[in-house]
Amino acid sequence: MAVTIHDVAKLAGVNSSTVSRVINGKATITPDTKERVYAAMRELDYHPNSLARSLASGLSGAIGVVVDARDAEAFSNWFFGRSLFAIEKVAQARGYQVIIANGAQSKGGNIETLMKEHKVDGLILPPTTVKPALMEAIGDFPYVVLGTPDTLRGDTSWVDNNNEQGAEMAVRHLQEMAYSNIAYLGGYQKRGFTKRRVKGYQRTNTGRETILATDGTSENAYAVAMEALKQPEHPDAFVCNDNLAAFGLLKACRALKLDVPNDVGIVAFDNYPLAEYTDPQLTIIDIDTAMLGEQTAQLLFRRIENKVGNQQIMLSTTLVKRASTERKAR
Amino acid sequence: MAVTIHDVAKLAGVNSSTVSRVINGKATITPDTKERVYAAMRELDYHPNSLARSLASGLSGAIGVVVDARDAEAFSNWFFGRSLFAIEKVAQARGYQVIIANGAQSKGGNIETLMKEHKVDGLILPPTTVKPALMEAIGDFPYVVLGTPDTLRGDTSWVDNNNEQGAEMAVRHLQEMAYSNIAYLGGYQKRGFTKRRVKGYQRTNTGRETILATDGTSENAYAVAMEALKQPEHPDAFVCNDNLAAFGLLKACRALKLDVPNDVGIVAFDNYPLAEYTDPQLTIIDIDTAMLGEQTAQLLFRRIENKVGNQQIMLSTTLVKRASTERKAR
DNA sequence: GCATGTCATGCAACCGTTTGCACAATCATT
DNA sequence: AATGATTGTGCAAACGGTTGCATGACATGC
Repeated sequence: MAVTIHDVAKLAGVNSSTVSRVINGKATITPDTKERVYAAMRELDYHPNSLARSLASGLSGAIGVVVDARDAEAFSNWFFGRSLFAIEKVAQARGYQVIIANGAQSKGGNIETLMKEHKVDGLILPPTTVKPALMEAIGDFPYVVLGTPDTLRGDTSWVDNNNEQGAEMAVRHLQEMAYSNIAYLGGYQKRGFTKRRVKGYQRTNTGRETILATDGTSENAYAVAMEALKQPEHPDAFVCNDNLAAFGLLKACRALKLDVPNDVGIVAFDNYPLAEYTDPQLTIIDIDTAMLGEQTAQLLFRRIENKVGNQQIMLSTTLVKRASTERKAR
Repeated sequence: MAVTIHDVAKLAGVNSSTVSRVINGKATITPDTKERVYAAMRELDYHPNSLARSLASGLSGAIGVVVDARDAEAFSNWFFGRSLFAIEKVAQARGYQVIIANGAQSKGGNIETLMKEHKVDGLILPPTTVKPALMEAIGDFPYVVLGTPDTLRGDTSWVDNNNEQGAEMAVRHLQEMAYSNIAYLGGYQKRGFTKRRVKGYQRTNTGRETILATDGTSENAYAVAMEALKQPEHPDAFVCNDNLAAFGLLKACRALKLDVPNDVGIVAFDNYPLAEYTDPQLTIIDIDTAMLGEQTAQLLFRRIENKVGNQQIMLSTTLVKRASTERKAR
């Protein structure tokens, strides 16, 4: 049916192994022969069967990106999307396919299937999946965690943005803008990245310490912020765990007729596409998700190809100053 | 190295073909034999090599989801994410892998590679990739377009939400709420789905027809809306092409001290997670992206497996009434 | 001018399954 | 009891490549 390497070989008057070598370019071939082979491939519109190739070479030519999607939102999460885009780009450049898999499946069997059935040559995992059982099953199979695993171990590869440093930068910026009573708003406090951000906040904050946890929704952030802002000596600035918390906070300020940035300063993590459309625009601790994805993929390929040891990469965040902290002289 | 089907066969005292048949369950096997084979598989922790399986069966066990991502945003696009999640779910249930690919590559060569090198058994394509050249290359290879191809042809499979009906519903709702001067705001007018929405608007609208195109950004929507609202007989209601346009419009209303919903009514397409956090909350023409993805995947598998002919599926949108059209009696 | 080395290519085994065909054993029919 | 149908399993040939080893041609060194 389909045209095989043998058909090409016959037409070019060479052996199929020669054709294979021409395709893979990992052997010295006479320019003349090479030309004849290429001509034959062109004439027959030959496309190597990647399945056969994989079987023979033992490499699937794909990497798996696991998403811990308990609900549909996780996939729509822009953090994931941006990273995925960058990962795909790196993979594409190497001729690799990207397989996405929902890791929230029954007992992580899905992830193991991916590696044990040779469907992928490497895995990109979310921190939440990094548990002893999986780690044991994974052995020395190449993988990189996108984020910091809660159980920190040296023999793990991960790439993450520096959440502590980000929170520190947020607090310092607010201090520079002469805010003195800085609170931290939002975040399920159990999540590792939230903990690290809070840690950075605590270390840098010099005024009263106020940590306002929420259930992660904007509505809850609104309710929590309302209560906090009604207190007599309420915070005059907030570091928000994400944009949703900031939206809730903005709404609360509007409701209480508090001016942002003059009465209340706001810095939020994550640069949502909408962060610059709020009123006022939000000052942001920007996470370079594209870079995060790129670095993750590149580390994974290094692990797959060169067999380098485990590495940990920490990326800095950047401060994007916008109106929500641009205090007028008072 | 790895344990193969032959190892299992030897341990179970049968031929490897018997093991294969047990695995695939497509032959009658003595319960006793079956049990011995399962025991051997368990003992050896056997996992079939999907690569070999694919080669022998001629099926890759994967479907490709192509995204037309000119920039990083497309991947973070909420619409895409939700659909992808649903697609993955359906594929997962069938033991299929989902490969994502950026279709905006040089001359669509990427898509062709996916099918010609047997990397996938079927494709889900965005409408923008549906062009004669690709269609010719694709031949009778199974595929489904997620959206309506601009070049409508009967011999194409696609799944889309009914944009015309959605726009009609939006206009009718505004009419019921006693708005009389309804405009359409937003959207690159060249995109197919925008055209269809505008058509629905035009067909249903009984008052003056006002179509305000934008470049798709919230900022531009703000500028365009500002200008429109400053006119003496400005529209008292808008159907927005997406949430971003609505955000720009909301900002314009705030700037001009126009009350939403009393002075201006707003209905927007697409239920962004943030649509219910705006002030006031947005009335929405909701697109069931999860259903869209599910139907698309299911149609694709029907095409792959049963060889049914091309089909077109149109899903209805739903109206989610919120505050932005909830006019007080005046 | 002969031993040695390098280069280009062929040969054939192998990657780990699936599957058509063959055949022996068992069962049903008359 | 003989015959035919059915059932369970083995054998071996694919599936379409890759790759270690062998070989012949030619260049190099002394």
